[in-house]
Amino acid sequence: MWVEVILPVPVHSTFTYAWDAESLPAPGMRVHVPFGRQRCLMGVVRSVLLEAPTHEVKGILRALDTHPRIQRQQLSLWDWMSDYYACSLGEVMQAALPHFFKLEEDAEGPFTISDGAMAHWRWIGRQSDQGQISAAFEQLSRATKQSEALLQYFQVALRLPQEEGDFYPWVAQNSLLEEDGMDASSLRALQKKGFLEKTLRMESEAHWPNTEADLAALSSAQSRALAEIREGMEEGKPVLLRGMTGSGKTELYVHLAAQAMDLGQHTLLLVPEIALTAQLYRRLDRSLGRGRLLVYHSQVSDGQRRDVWEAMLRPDSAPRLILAARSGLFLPMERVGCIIVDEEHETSYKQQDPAPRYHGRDVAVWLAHQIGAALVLGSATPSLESYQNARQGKYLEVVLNQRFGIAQAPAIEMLSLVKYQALQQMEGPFTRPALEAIAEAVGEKKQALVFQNRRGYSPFLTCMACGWTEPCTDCDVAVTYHKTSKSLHCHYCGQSREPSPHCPSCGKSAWQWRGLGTERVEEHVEELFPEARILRIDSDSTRKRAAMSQFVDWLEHGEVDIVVGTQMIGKGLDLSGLDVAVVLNADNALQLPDFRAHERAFQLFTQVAGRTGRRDLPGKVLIQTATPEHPVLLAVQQGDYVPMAESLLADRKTHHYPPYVRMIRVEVRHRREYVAQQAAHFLAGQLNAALGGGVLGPDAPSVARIKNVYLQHLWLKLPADRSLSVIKKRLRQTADQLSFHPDFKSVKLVLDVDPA
DNA sequence: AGCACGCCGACT
DNA sequence: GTCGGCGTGCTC
Repeated sequence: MWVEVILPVPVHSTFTYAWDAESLPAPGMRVHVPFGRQRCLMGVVRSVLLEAPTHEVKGILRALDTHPRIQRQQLSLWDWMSDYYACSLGEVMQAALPHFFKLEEDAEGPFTISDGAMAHWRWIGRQSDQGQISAAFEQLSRATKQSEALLQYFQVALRLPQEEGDFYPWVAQNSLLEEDGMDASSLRALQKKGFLEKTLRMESEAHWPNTEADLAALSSAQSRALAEIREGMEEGKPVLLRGMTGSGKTELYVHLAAQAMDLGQHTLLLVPEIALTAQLYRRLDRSLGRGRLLVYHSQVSDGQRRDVWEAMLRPDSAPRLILAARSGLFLPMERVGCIIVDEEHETSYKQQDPAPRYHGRDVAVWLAHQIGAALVLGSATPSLESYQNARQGKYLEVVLNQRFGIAQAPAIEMLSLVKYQALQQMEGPFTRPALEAIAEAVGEKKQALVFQNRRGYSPFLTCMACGWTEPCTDCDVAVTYHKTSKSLHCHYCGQSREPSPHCPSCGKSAWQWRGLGTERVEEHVEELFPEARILRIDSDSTRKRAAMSQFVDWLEHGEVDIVVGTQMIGKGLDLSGLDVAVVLNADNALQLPDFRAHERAFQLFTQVAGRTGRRDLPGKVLIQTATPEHPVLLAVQQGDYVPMAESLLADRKTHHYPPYVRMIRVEVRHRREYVAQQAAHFLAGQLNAALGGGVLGPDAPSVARIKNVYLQHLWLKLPADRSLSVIKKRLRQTADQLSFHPDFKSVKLVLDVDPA
């Protein structure tokens, strides 16, 4: 017999091998195969061929499994993705398989090797002997990690049902390690010191508290929304849940998950960024009870990822809610009854650089349909794509627009930068009214937010003498100065270097920082409010694993007066309860060279506004801008989604943009600018001929050189209502033919379907 | 993606 | 005379 094998190479084909193992081959089994002259690769069997291939083939080196490790359902997802996103199956496989698959040896059963046995821990003493416990904590006073782990144990143990005898209950190791920064070494240390004992136990449903009992009561608006969602589910229609910040979408997710659990089904909850999981994890955990919640994303350890994989696969394990990044879509889905995509409008759902360049939300839509699961897309400001689907009746729109426990919509005011500059009423980046609002809030022990969507200290280092702005050596962008690290940093290639003392253009030493990043805003705020406790939240300050979790703690305990942040505060935190929010410069977002700029700006500012307001008083939002009359800003001020969406959709229709057309971007990459341009022109002609027109460009993107590679873009606009598979095939063929042209052999092409 | 093969400049 | 630069091409 022969097998078609998927290999982790970006080549657009699979590879055939002779199956000369004793066991029978089946799709989804892993194999080691010889590849090239001396390479040995791990691959996955896609299909079994009964007829001899027409060309010479090699034999597999060995079969790693006796049963399929990848389910058919997963393989068909891979197929669809490689087809839809015009990438290789190998590229999809690499995105799909966690590291442990590549290392783990033979798995005998349909499950992984441990076959359900999991490490469990318990306190060694009896419940009646409380003194021992305080003695233990005293002894561990200098071992922070260990006392945290022990504390965690007791927190979990006390929520579990009593065990036989006078012992504390056994607690599954994952429940102890799910908190940030914990690992099994602390547990082993506690075992050595004689505080904890360990056993291997089968997981059993009896350990999990009844979920239904812990559910919070819903408001009447929430109950109505939940009932509507269930109607949509029964009809088999995806649901678009439009609910503003604070309207209680999370509670609905919990109810949906609990409902699925009653049927023995898992729920997959996708979130756009892993930074978001820390806070959401706690909230969900509080409602669902420990052990019901699993997390899956790139920062979760390999061992825990395997536990998630296994828990989802085993037919007898407790049903769970899996909180995941987009890579969670590659988990085995047989038992998933419901997929929820939170903040579905977030563009970070779209994978950018390595292929597969897939959109988590769109894959979720396809997948849910494929496995017959219910689908819920949640957002305060849905993407125009989803809104359009709802409008056309493809989705059921459920609106939840009553804020839960919050007085009223925030008061949103525009502050004209032109006006306050003319009046000379600016303090650094702040207009006088904005400053006064923050001062008032701080004076009254309230919390304020300053929003600036740019990290670093200053985006431009410019010479006052000659006007030179320091660029990156390898990319066509200015480098950003970061004061914390005293270095120039390129946000495209990641390179860092020391600033040179003299201008390379004129030799003078007259550097000036132009433009504002969060670090510099923070500095201004420190000067203006020396007494205030200031917290900066951006991807630099949250880089460390547990940082975000710590920030959430401070915020929740009211230990912060002023937050300075980038868009991360929108995605990463449910910062409800701020009193004042100031957007320093709305024009940055409005002027981005992107057809989605207005949509994104609306979403961004609405999200910022949504951070404000408390039970007893509405929030105050101040937006500084050079264009206070801008329709997008007025729409934010009105706080009404539908008119904005309708108007943006009308624009998209006139200018032929998604969702009225489908777009595919072809990126041409070459080390020499001229070659990239020539190849792009040549390809444009070829594609126009092959597809009968509809090719736009080439044009250079706003950053036309990254890591010393020049970029050119071609854009295909295609009808939205037809299947694109034929067009994609032709596109692929034409693209592949470029490598036959003698001048363009070393040109690289990157296809991006539905570019974000 | 790797990894070999191949054809031209600066070293013992 | 060789080491090694990376352009080009192939992998069942």
